[in-house]
This record gives sequence, C-alpha cells and structure tokens, in this order.
Amino acid sequence: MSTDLLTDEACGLRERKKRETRRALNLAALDLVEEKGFSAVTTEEIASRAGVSARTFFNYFPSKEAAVIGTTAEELESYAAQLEEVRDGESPIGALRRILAGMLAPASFDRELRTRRRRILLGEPSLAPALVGNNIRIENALTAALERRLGVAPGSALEPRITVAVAIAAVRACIEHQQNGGSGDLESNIDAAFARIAIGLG
Amino acid sequence: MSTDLLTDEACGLRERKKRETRRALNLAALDLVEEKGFSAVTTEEIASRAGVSARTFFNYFPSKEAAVIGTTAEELESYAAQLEEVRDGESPIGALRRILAGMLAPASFDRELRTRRRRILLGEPSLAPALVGNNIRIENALTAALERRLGVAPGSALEPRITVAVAIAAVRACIEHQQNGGSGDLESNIDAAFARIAIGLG
DNA sequence: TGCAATTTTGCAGTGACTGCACGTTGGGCG
DNA sequence: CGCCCAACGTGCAGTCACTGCAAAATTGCA
Repeated sequence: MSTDLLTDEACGLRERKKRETRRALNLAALDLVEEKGFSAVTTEEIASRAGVSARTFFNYFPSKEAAVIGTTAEELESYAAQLEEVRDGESPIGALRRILAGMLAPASFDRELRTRRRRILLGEPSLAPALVGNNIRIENALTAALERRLGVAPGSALEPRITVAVAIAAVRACIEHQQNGGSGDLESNIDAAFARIAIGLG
Repeated sequence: MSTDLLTDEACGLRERKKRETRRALNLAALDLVEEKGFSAVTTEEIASRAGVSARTFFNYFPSKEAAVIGTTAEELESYAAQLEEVRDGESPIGALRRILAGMLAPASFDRELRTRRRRILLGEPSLAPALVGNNIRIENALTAALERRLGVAPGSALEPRITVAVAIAAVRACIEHQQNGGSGDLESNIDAAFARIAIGLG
C-alpha cells in the first residue's frame, strides 16, 4: 500500500468527483465552524455551501463532527503503516511520538485542510468529546499495527494498547493545555510530555 | 465537604424526592440498556419506566448517555477531595491509581448502581465514545485537584494534566482490553498498567 | 448508443434535545 | 393553620441530526 493514496489522481472521473465532493464538504464545514462555531452550524448549511443536497452529506460523513475532525480510512492506514515500519533504533513510543505529532503538523498531505483543522481543534473546546471519540478509532488502528509490529496476536497482550493509549493521551493533554491558554507552544509541549512519559511517572 | 453527600438524608422531602427520581431514572436506564442494548432504548422509555414524563428526564440528565454512565457532581467532588488529601508516601500517580480503581470497584457508595454500571460499561463497546466524553469531566476535575495539591496555578504547568490524562488513559485501555475479550481480570490489569507507566515507556 | 452499476436526491420518519408557558407541590412565614 | 413564593413536573411545539427507501440522474463500459 502506498502512503499517498490521498494525492492519487490516476483514476476515473467518478473517483475524482467523489474526492472533490468530500473535500468540498470538508472545507465548507471548516469554513462555517470558523465563522459561527460548531454548534451553530447545521448539516444542511454545510451541504448547501458545498453544492450538494442535505442527504448527500450523510453519504460522505456519518456525523457532523466527522466532517470537521474526522480521520479518513486512508489516513488511518497511513498511520498504521508508519508504525509497522521499524526504523533503526526507534522505540515504539518514539515512533508514536513522531506519527502523532505528524498528524497535527500541517506539513503533511493536505496542507490547507489540516492547518485549518488544527486551528479549529485548538480553538473549540466544545469539540473535545467528539475529538476523543475520534481518537478511539485512531487508537484501535495504531494498537493493531503495534501488535503486528511486535508479532503478538491481536488482543492477547495488554502492553500494546497501554502504550498507544498513553501516547494519545499525552498529545490530547497538550491540546487541552493549549485550549485552556496554557504555557508553551504545542510542539515543545508534546516533546516535554513524551520525555516525561519515557522517564516514568512514578 | 463530606464525602458522603450521596447518603445524606438529613434534608426536606423535596430533596429526597429529587434523589429518588434521579436514582429511579438511573436504574431504569441501566435496566433497559441491559435488556435491549443502548441504541435500542429511547429516553421516553426510560422516563416511562421511572414513572416521570419524557420532559422531566432532561431536567435530570443532559443526555441519554449521562443517565447510563454519567458521573454526578458529587462524585467528582469526592474524587477531587481524595486526590487533594495527601497520604504518607503516596505519589500523585499512586493516588490516581487508587481513586480510578475505586471508581470501578462496587465497594463504594451505591453498590447496586455501580455494579450494574460497570457490567454495562464492559459489555457495550458502542458506549465507548460517550465514556471517553465523560472522562473529560473527570480529567478536568482531577487535574484541578492535582494542581491544588501541588500548589501550582491552574493551567500554568503541563505536568499535572499529563499525569492525570495518562492515568485515565491507562484505566480506559484496560477497560477496552476487557471489552475485546483480552486476557486477565480488570484489577490486575490496572495494577500491571500502572506498574508499566511508573517504570517509563521508553 | 444502450445497458448496468453507482451516485444523488427528495421524502417521510424517528428520536434526542430545547424553550416556553402553565399547573402542581413543598416549605417557610405570618 | 392557611397563604404565598419558589421550585419542580409536565405538555407542547419546534429544531436538528440521522436513516431507509425509491426514483432520478450520472458514469463506465460493451
């Protein structure tokens, strides 16, 4: 599996249009949330701004939240693949640090979409429940990948899930720290958090 | 603040009736979820079984989820108080282990209600998003308490939030491990998880 | 060009949740 | 004891997220 499925253009008109519609809905959702706040936006508005019917919105996203903060199946696959691929001298927790920080960094695939998603994420505490809900999917995908990397049967060992859950919790704590106007910038806080975890919280 | 606000009966009829209604709604919700699964239960049914109107349900709980897994303000206060009270030679993470394990142990206040809540929690993966959403409230309460215990201004330091978030994540990971039919029982897994965190995940 | 698969869309419906106005009930106070 | 106020319960009307269904439009392919 290639990691650049998102930029893949070597396919028919049908597939391209679907990508365009999805992206239009995504951007429309981000637009509106930035303008009016998440709770004041309706799915009808999002669909309308994206130029599709209200019903079509739900052909692309299972919920309003998903259009704003949802992680696509392709992204999940990409993260899982990154975790499975072992680098020299990189521990699992180190790989997780790199991958999770990368999710928030606008340097990857879709710069505009991710930059705006990040800004909204940090600015709207009301999205916190949806955010942690979405994290469950990420956690499951990464846990399965780590189990494969370690060569253990799915669900047999506790350790992989603990490792992934703790890593995600650390990043999320940094996000909430930002939301509450805490000190430092996100990147250095994430670094500090992982350093603290590596030492042990005893 | 006393920790036994929940068993307080030294108040008027009004207050007692409110407690009874709340409890009736709680038990009705647990009943129905056990019978039919969370998504198949409606708030009207819950209200009806508890003997109140559909509208009244929402005077007691802000959402259907809250009636099943919601943590009351009193419980939050109690947890926060437990964390602030320093015991000899007990580290913050040790106190968190004790408190979070206590939340799942049916030995505390309301045995019946908590036993059933725990069983449902472990048996219904579809409640996972609501569960993590509820955890945010617990996390905020415990973070504030830890900040007070450490004598730092709210939101100024990253460490308290990291500590609490990681501890909660560890417990939640153990719950999900159980949900997926993982090995071991919940208590010993939680012990193992905290031991692992104390050592450091480097 | 025409057929088949896929996608879009409208429609009708369910259920969570809210604001409002009104009736009821408990509690304090004269 | 009775009265009044505040708190509580309730019905109603409404909004909005979300779903299944079937018809209409669109696309890929032979």
